Amino acid sequence: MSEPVDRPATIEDVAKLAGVSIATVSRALRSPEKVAESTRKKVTAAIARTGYTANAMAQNLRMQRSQMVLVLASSIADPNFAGILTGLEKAANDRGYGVLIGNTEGTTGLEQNYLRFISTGMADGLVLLTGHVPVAGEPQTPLTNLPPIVATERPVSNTEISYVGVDDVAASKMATEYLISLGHRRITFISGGPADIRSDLRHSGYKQGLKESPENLRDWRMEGDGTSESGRAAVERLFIKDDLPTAFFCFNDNTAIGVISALQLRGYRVPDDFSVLGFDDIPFANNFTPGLTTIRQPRHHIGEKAMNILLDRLANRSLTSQSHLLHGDLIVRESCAGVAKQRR
Amino acid sequence: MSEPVDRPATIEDVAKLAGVSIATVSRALRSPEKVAESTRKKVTAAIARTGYTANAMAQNLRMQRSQMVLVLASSIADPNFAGILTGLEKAANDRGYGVLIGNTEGTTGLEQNYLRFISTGMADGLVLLTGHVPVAGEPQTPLTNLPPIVATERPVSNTEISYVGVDDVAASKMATEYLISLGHRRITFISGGPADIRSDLRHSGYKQGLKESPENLRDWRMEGDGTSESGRAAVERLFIKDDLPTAFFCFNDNTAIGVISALQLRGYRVPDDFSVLGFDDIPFANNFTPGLTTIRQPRHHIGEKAMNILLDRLANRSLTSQSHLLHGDLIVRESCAGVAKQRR
DNA sequence: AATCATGATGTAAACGTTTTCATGATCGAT
DNA sequence: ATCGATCATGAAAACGTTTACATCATGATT
Repeated sequence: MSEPVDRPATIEDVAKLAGVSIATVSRALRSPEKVAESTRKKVTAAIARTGYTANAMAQNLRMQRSQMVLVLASSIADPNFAGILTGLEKAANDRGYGVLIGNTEGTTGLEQNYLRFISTGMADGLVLLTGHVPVAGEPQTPLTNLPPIVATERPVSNTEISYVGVDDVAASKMATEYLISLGHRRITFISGGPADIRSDLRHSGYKQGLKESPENLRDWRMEGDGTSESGRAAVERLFIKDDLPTAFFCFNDNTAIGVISALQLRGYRVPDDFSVLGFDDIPFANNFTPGLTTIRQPRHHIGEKAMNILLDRLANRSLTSQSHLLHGDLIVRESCAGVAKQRR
Repeated sequence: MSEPVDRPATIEDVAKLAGVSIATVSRALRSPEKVAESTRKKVTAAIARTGYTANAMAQNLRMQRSQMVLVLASSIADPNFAGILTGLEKAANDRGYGVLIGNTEGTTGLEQNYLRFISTGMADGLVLLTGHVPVAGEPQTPLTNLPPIVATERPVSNTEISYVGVDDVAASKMATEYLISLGHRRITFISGGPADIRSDLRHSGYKQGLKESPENLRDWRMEGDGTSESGRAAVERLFIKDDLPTAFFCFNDNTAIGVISALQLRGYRVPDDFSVLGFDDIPFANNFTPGLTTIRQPRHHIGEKAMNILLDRLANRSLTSQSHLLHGDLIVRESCAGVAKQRR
């Protein structure tokens, strides 16, 4: 049944066994309609007997492609990463592509290193979760020697590159309006750090929300960096003066969790004394006490969409870049409530 | 400076420009000591001028390898996944390998599909986070047509396959002894479901811990499935009778979180009324209130070790399989305390 | 001065495919 | 009967490398 099993069967083994040329075998596999019914049968029989599988390296070399996509992420540990990757991966796999992952940890050194997959032809396309286009070391125009690219999770400045993600501005505006509708008039926005463009987008959505209120609400921004530590720290800074908000809109869920635990540590209760609203709806948001009211990122969907845009572009190089801003739902749990008899 | 930029430079372009043969160019790159200083200079100059990078497909086809490793995971969303992947990825990248990821979602269909990377030669080795060896569809001995494999995160039954992970039994024993040392005598173990071998290992470590106590402690096991829901559910079942433990040792942190929130919902306080101990030390364990006392999995380290074992094996096929059980530290936070005036 | 290592380079085969082009065979239409 | 179409197949080139082998200087050894 199995030939001398040392070496995997090649197309030539199949051809010999079927009594045809290797061209016919190839055709029988890639465009069966071009080969006669009878010989097709002989070929498939021979393939079954030899256990033949086409060598991908040879195929890809000949066809000048790799059927592989490189995903560059600045942090695999990011709570959004897993969900997006799942979506990316599913879409890629559905279309016969493989997903190669590269963890840049925010360093350009590692980033450069991963670009070898591009320059050597090991990857046909690039998905950026890093928030910026990698600079191709040499002082050449960067996009020239880069393949089709799509960005997710963090927008990039370059408009030639498709971006898929939640509409940060609209979602943040909606979140802010929700807090206002609960009666809050003093709402602090805790940012996600200067390096993160999303922080500015969410801040500007928050400001839009404030502005559309009939009353003149104060833009009250405090600096954070997206970690729960920074959420805690922001609360501590706030409590130095005794000018306090009644609600917090946080750059992300991590920050919100930090804010809540700092408030709880000081003996306050959420949402009784303060309302806290997050962003992302990380898997943990629901397990936290109180359950986190937040904006949901449709991570799975984002990943799939991004990958499909990239693969469409790979299949048809003349396609133009297109971005998709998805709607982020407001998920109401327990961490926000109507403004109450503010203790203190 | 840049040649007609349409087509990437090949080794032949370089050779022509340097006035040497392609063999010399190849040698100048792969084994520089074999080529004269003077020509080496000409070659490197020509490479710089053309911007040449070797085509990986051609190299790999010729050298019969891919420099790529396939990582099969049953769930990318698993809280341990990101950490292990980070370690895997780092080690692979350090040694010039790429990491291809495949999300099987526990289905053999998808698993089969990902194995195409192996059979087509797109991947040289396999990392399993699935807890079982994939069965190669045909009724052939499975391991024959599989490449070098290493398992992590979940042990596999096959002893020919290296496993790298925490010593579940020893760590669970330690955890149980810790609870006993705090004065607990009624300790419930909440399992992780029948499909997960680790659940049995941790249960048996728990039993060993009980047995070594001078008193005769009861093996008190309740079924869960590793989700926080199942933790909650277990608590509810417990409260039907009023035979209650004073401490919970949970299969994992997710379960522990479910247990704690169910207890809190019933108005109990952790650790004042009940102690709860988890396993994994997921990133969130520290942000939970109360901070989770748990066993830490050195995920990063586990990933690196696993990948290094695999790559060693790839470099030297005659190496024998070797497993590594790593020590899991007990991380003491706030969710466990001395047994107290049990309310109720 | 003849021989022999030694070292640097080039020639060509090989890795396993896909696909263009050429070659026959078959068949209906003239 | 002859001529084109049409269809199935095979021969061979091409994809871009690495490397075994052959070739040819060069300088050391007799």
